[in-house]
Formats: sequence, structure tokens, C-alpha cells
Amino acid sequence: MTCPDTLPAKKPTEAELEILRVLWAKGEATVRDVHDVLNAERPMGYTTVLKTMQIMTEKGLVARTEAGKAHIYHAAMAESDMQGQLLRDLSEKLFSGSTALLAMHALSMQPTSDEELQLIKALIERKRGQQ
Amino acid sequence: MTCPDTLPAKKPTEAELEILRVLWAKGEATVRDVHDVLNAERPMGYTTVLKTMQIMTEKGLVARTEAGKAHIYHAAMAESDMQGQLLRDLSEKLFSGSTALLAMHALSMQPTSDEELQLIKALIERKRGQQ
DNA sequence: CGGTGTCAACGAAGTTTTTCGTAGGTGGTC
DNA sequence: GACCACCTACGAAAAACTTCGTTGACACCG
Repeated sequence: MTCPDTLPAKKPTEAELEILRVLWAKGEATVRDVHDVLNAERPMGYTTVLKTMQIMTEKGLVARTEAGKAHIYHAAMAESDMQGQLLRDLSEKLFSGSTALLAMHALSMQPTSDEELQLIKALIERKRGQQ
Repeated sequence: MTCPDTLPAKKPTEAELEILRVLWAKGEATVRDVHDVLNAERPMGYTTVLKTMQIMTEKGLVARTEAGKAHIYHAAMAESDMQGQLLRDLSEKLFSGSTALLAMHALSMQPTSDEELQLIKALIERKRGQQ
């Protein structure tokens, strides 16, 4: 009831993205779960995470089930959708909007295994066929 | 003298990136030049741009020549270096640190011309040889 | 029933980023 | 010299983001 459908889908902040990472990894989680993970990486208060997740609920970045005592959260957007959104964002801001240019730069920057290269080739062939 | 060499190279903010975009496109520019471009996209005061560019100077994101009346600015970092930095950042935050995975996602998300696909294939072959 | 533990909700302070008004300087022009 | 156009510097407000202390609810335990 708290999400007024701001369709343009707002870009998450740094802290929010950290939380989303945990939620995507776990599928769903309580504030406690998320805090346990993040606090292990970098000391931070429980209420910090709680507050951020409350804000994220308002923004519509996450949704929650208010079942028992502790609310259960899950990301509102699939990880791959977010990847796509941020990729597009970056491509617009730094690659003249070309995701292909972006991909090339990413590829040319290192430890890409032979296996991965194979996968990419396959991907290209597939796209080739489509066009 | 204002840049104490914080080597880790700080990530530019949203507004700072906008300014860098203009500087990279023009090579070098005065505050007026930058403002003309940005203000056309989105109304904003002259001193807003000025102030931001002053801050960027302190941060070492840009450098300036205080030649004549108006200072002449240029980006402190090459565009491709910044592309690499932000790409790595995004890959760490959203692709488990794999730039290859990131590249694949970018590729699979559309208008990639046949030409571009060719280029990418070539790139891959080249990498292949190296390894 | 009083103590202990866990939880959500606030409120508020701290920090960073963005925005711009105002002031002061400099160089022309009439 | 007075006026105008343009520039930098500065301070401070506004907005966005991050952090956490405190409070009140609820449940379990001895």
C-alpha cells in the first residue's frame, strides 16, 4: 500500500544496493538477516539497516510481508532487470548510449577466460541470426 | 597544489560526471562553455556549474589553467580510464566482479549492429591469441 | 508478574551533494 | 571616470543520503 507506483524506477543509492545484493542472494530475508551479512563486511548498526529498508519500501525498491513478528523482505525488481537498468544508465552517461561500446570496453579489460569468450561468441552468433 | 594525491581516485558524483562529459567532448572548456551545454539540457545557474568545477579542482577530478580572464579546465583523467573505473565498480557491485558477465549482459540487451558484432568478434579473437 | 530479548517505528543528527545569491575584481567603452 | 559585461570566490541554504539512539510493542521465561 505504500508504493505509489513511481514507474520510472528510481536508481538505488549505494547503501540500498548493498541491501538489494543480500536480498537477491537470499531470495528473501528479515532485517536481521540482512544486518548479519552487512555487519560482517563492515560494522554498522541494526537500526541503520532497518531504517534504510523502510525507506526502500516507501520507494518501492523492496516489498515486505508483515507476517509474524519480523517482516520478511524481498527485492521488488529482479536482479537482471536492475543490471540492465544500471548498465543502460552507465552506457548513457559514459558511452554515448551505446551498450555495445560499453561491452567492448568491458571485454577488453582483462581476465576473461577462454570459456567466457566462447560463451560470448555463441551469444553473438545467436544475435546475428536474429538480425 | 590543491590535489593531495588521493591515489584511489574518487568516484565522481552525478553532477560531476555531467561536467566531465562536456570536458571530454570538448577537450578543454571554460565554465561558461560547460554551462552553455548543460543549461541547454536542463536549466541551471551559472554559479552552480562554477562551484562544482571548483570542488572538482580540489578533488583533483579536473585541472585548470588560470591564463587569461576565464580559467580553462580539462579533465584530469582520460575518459577511457574513467570508463574502466566505473565499469569495474559496477561489475563488483552487481556482477560478482566479473566484467565478462557484465559484457554479456550488455551485449544481450539489444541494438547491436552487425558491424559492432564483427568488431567484438575480432576483439575476442585477439584476446584468444594472447592467452 | 517482572526481567530479558527481539522487533518496528520514529526522530534527529551527521555527512555529502547540489544549488545559487552576493560580493569583489578586471577590462573594455563612451 | 562611470557604466557594463563577465569572471572568480565565498558562504550558506536546500536536498539527498547515512547513521543511530530512543521508544513502545510483544512474547517468552523463571
